[in-house]
Order: sequence, then C-alpha cells, then structure tokens
Amino acid sequence: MTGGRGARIYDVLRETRPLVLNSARVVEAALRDDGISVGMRAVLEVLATAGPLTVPGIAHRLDLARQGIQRHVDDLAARGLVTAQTNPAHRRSVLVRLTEAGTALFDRVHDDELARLDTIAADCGDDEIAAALKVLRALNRDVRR
Amino acid sequence: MTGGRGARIYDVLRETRPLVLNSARVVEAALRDDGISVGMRAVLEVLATAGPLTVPGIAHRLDLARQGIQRHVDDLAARGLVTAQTNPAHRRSVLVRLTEAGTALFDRVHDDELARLDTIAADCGDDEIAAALKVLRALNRDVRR
DNA sequence: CTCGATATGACATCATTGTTGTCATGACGG
DNA sequence: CCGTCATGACAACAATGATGTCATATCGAG
Repeated sequence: MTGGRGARIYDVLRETRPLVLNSARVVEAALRDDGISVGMRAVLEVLATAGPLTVPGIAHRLDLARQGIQRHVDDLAARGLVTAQTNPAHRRSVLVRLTEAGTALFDRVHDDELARLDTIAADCGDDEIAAALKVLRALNRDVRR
Repeated sequence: MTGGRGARIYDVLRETRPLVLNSARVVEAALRDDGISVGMRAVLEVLATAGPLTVPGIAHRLDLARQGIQRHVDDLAARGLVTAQTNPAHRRSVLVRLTEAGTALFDRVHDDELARLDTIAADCGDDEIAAALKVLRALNRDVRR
C-alpha cells in the first residue's frame, strides 16, 4: 500500500488548490469585459441559485465573513446588478436580489462556463464525477470540525 | 436528468473553493505557532516531495509566478528552513533544498495533518476517493487549456 | 413590557498572496 | 560572438479574507 487513508485524502486535497486557482484565472478572464470580479460573481451565483438572501445569509452560504460580502454586494448594487428588497422576516436586514440585468449577466456567464465544461475531463465517466462530488461534499462537511 | 455533463462538472468545481478555504484555515491555525504561512508551507511540501528545485522549478510545480515563490523562499531561508545548494545544471540558478530543521518541521506538520485526515469523510469508500482523485487530476489537466 | 444579548449595517484597517512590471546579469544556442 | 532567454532582485498593485469598532435594530428571556 502506498499510504493510509489519510494520505489518499491528502492527495485529493492537494489537487484542489491549483484547480481553484486555475479555474479562477479562466473565470476572471471571462469576466474582465463585464467589469466584475470572481468574488462578485460568487455572490451573483448564490443569489441566482438560492433566491433573495440577506448579506449574512449569503456569507453563510459561502463560508465567508459578512463584511467581505457586504463589499461585493455594494459593488454589485453600484453596477445595478442587484437591488434591495424588503424582508418580511426582518425589517432592518433587507433581502438582496438580482436585477434583470444581474440575472441576464449571470445567465450568460454561466452558460458560457457550462459550455466549456462540457468538453472537459473526457476520460472520466459519470459515475466517477458523481463519486468526486460525493467525496468533496463529505470533505467540506467534515473539514471544518 | 438534472443537467448535462458540464453542469455536473460545475457542481464539482463549486465544492472546491470552500474546501480550499476551509482547509487553509485549519492548516493555517496549525502553522501559526511555527510562524509560517500556508504559502511557505506549500513550498516546503514541494521541496519535501520533489527534492531540491530552483525557484522557477517550484513555481512551475505550483502553477504560480516565480516572483511570489521567491518571496516564500526568502522568508523560509531567513528562518533557516531552506538553504541554497549549487546547481550542477545551472551555475547561476541555485537549487533550494530543505535544511534539517525544515525537514523536521514539515514532517511534523504533515504527520499531524495526515492523522486528522484519517478520520474524515468516513462515509466514502476507497474507490470513491480514488475516483475523486482521478477526476480532479483530469480537471487540473484540462482546465488551463 | 423591559432589559440584556445578539444581529446587522456601515466603516475602517490589515495581512496574505497572486499579479505585473522592470532591470541587470548570466546562460545558452545559433 | 551575439542575440535571446532565464533568472534573481526589487518594487508596486489588486483582490480578498480577517478583524475590529460602533450605533442601532431585533429578539428572546424574565
């Protein structure tokens, strides 16, 4: 055996950092023309996926501090990509939601990304991709213990 | 079907960012007492794994610019964890190698990390972890096209 | 209902780190 | 030998995650 279970999980984790860096480079290049950053794009994605959320709610979904998300939301609002909406559950903490322009921008960006990903990792089967997703979710769940 | 192949690969990629962030937080907390950063630790790992390398060589392995690596190497040298070694293949570009202190530090840190990882993602089988590794490597190989 | 604890927005600061640029010099191939 | 490239050294910048503070709104306990 080449190593214990921990060593094999370590190998998995070691692949993640360059993957995040490289995909961020690709995504950033695609976003440059639109004048938004990867951080701002991450906020757009959460809003597109989970619907209107408060700033702390977005931060929780992304495992980030609310202060940093506040910056991104402010920047996005200044560009007219998100807007505030009254929150029925909390009068002070408004819900942030995508504007039409924000929805259109994210949809376009996202479609482009999906098209690119269709042709990638051609040597991996659907079962292997599903296993990778399961393992990564398990790691995300446990690593913050 | 819930989405095409690209959508499933996208789901995999989406897990990687928080995973990198959270594991970096854990690693950083463990390194704080030793006074080194995650970037410096990454350099130590490359040197421990691949043996003495030049600064551009380390940068290539980590997919980073040589300038940033130079900083980490300088910091590590100032702490006595790495040292220069004459390069038989290139008189000017010296090889960086771990000192005894550097080797001891990385071994200790790495052993601690492996011990933690042994108990993680208990619901994932060895075959699933192997599949995850294969998929991540394929993504790393193709994403920078 | 009152009060204390907590959440939130706003604002500010800092550290890490990836990126980019420059320059002099050595290394290497044509 | 000369032009091109690689390398080290140095510098500056941008994005972003982390941290702290403060006033105020919100909420739950008593």
